Amino acid sequence: MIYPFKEIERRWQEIWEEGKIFNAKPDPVRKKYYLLEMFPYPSGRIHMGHVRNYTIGDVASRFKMMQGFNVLHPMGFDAFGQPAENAAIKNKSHPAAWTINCINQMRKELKAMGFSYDWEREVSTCLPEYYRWNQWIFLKMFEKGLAYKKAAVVNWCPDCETTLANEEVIEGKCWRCKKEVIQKELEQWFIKITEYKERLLEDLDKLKDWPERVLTMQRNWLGKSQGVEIYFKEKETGEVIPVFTTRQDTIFGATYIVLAPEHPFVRKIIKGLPREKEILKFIDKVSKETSLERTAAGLKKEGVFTGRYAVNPVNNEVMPIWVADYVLMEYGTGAIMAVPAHDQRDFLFAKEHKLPMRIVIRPAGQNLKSAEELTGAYEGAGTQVNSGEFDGLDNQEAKSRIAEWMEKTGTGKITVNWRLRDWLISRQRYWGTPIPVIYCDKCGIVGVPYENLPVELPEDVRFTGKGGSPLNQVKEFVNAKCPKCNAAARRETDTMATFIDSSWYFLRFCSPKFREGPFDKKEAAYWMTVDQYIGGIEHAVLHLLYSRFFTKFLKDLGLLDFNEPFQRLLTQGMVLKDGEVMSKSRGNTVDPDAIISRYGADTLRLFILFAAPPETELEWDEKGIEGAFRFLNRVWRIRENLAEKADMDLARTMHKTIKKVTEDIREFKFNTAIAAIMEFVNAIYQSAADREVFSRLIIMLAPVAPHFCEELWHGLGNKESVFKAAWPEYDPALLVEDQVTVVVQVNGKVRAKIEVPSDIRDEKLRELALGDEKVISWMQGKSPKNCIIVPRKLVNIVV
RNA sequence: GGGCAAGUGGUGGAAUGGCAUACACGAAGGACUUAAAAUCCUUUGGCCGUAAGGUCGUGAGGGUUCAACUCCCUCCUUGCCCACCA
Repeated sequence: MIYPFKEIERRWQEIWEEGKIFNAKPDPVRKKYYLLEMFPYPSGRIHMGHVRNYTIGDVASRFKMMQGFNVLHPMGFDAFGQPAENAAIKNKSHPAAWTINCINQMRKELKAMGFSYDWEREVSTCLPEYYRWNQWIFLKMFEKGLAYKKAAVVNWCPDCETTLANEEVIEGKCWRCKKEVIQKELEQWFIKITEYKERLLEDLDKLKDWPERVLTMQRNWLGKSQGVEIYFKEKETGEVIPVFTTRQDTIFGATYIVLAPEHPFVRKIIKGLPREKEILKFIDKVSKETSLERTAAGLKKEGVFTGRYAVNPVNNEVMPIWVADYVLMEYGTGAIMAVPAHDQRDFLFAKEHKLPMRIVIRPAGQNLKSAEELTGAYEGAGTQVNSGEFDGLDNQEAKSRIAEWMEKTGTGKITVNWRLRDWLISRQRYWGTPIPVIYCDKCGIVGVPYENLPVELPEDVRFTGKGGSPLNQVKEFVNAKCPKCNAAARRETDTMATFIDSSWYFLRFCSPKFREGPFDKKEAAYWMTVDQYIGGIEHAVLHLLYSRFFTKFLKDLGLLDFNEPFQRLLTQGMVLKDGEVMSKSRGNTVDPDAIISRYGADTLRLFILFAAPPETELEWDEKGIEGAFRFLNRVWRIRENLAEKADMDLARTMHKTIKKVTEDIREFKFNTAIAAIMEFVNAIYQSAADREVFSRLIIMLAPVAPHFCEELWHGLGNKESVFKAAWPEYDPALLVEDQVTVVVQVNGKVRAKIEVPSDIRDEKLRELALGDEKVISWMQGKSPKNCIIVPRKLVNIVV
């Protein structure tokens, strides 16, 4: 017989919703627990990745609830973004209609999984009641000078006529139309996240319960590097060319200088030179290249000599100034000193263009003399040579000595360089939060007054995909009055990147309907911080970095009293099929809905948790689903054969299981928790469960298979939800065994097992082990040299 | 090129210094059945052996230890992230 999952799941979903048992209210007496999973982009249907993410969170949430915590477990939709607009262009519809449709569909599917969300707190970022607070926060940043406008080189898709975020550029091409992305200089809005770089780096040390992997990725992204800015002078004019390096110990090996093609200095120094035309042609060629072409392979480095020379401040050597594509304007000063003997890129370039090399660091134990011997740059540590007064020093020592020398002589300055750039947030797109500023000919850039928020998106808009942002065509939107002088003015038509929306949504969940600000300070003080955050590793840098930044900014505004939003972070692994990531483009997806209608949500949840630990990849297995279904039916049948009283052995197994399951769920080891429950069920089949044993089994399984267990729980005559039942405690006294099996090894190999009283003394245990027949025969008459005893576990006799 | 993670039966995985392969899938056999399905029970790492038992075995090689899947070193493979970052 198969248990009637369809009817059961539908019924309990309704009862839970009507009973509002998952709706959260602050309660100063109980300990709060805020559990959050990354909210989805409403693309239409939920996929297995969502199912996995949200199932993991749901089990943790229900478990905490049963342990007596006051749990906040909200859900919402990250609803702005390009796909809705693309769909609108394709279907000749409206992004809002498309998005609302998707949200309704996804909400229905999430409910069909039986997730324990407080749906009264649902937020959608595309609603004015939400995005007005994006605008509010933006204006606060604008006031503090953290939001600013500047000309910048950005990714631009010529077909879609819009800027693209870096993540929207796949292998140098537009993710939508596959057209090659070009670089274009445009006036854009930026947020000065760099102002917070030190705090963003330092506070990473506080995040003890984040995966090391994510912390490393954030550190790399911030990219703090200590070095020296060295002032080289142009030979003729004496004009200073600053160069950033982390390897000032190699400065005596510098044989030429390279400027990035975009470097403003280049045009200046070549003016009037015979090579001017050739160089300009080169610069033009490089600037036309896509970033993909420019960085492709990384081997072919092109460049030209400018005809000018620079002077090395440490030895007054004169060296040629080159322009080359391998130097980037965005990093450092856009200029480098090239040390071909000790930098692989410089090495390749020098070989190509027959530039000189000089060894200045000698590796220990090797006698590198001439640069001709080199087959590649030596980038390791060693002793200074050919380095004037610094000869003979260890290069680490020389690093600090040379830096000091430069500070003293004014030829350089100790500097810290960061990789982190300011955050480009403007998009020439309709479906996003309008940037709340107005351009006035007299007053300049003026923020929209707070009382006029939200600046709402106009609804009557045509979506053609051509001619830039559709907002430009809406006269009623563009034409505005200057808030300061009331003169006719122009409204900003760029919208915000959607990462803004998700940078603070976890705060909105604390008071989703609050009207006086982005969130109620009191509510946030109660619920925040997020105790457990769960989501994909793909957000390791962007979303998680932006959210950390927003939190710090809002703290500085006095709205929060903590620095970090997420206490613990779990990054769940991907769902694979046949060893490949499940994805639409591969066409190897499995539709959760189909599984639900065939086996029920509880079976799907059970399989997904049992098949692998949360952080690792999960291989989809149709047979595994059947196994999970079979197990639930096996539990279902127990209720028909309950005994008056279970025997002592089963009671003992139960307490052991309670201990194991409680510890495992606490540590998110759901697969082994389920394995322990399965063993317990096998033990029940070997004996017989009574009411009490069965009740506890149901409670332990309830977070994993909620509808199923709720039904069984009520079948036992309980009136309240199983999720109001207390999580079972185990009796430590019952876990103590009087007899234990001790393994006896001879020279580290298991040779015998002996049953002994658990409180046996070491000497007695040793005596018993040495007296064992098998042990005696394996010792072959030799006397024991050593005897290691691990109480209650093992004896190892060394002969 | 750099960083991180991983590598265990036919498969997903368990064990984080102390009995390698828990639990599940798959496979084989049995019970029930006129039969099948379902269910319940048993067996299931390789090799040698009728068996008792022996022996090998956690990507490869070395090391530490009474004892290593686990710790250290070198290498190989795979996956992910970053990347002309000076």
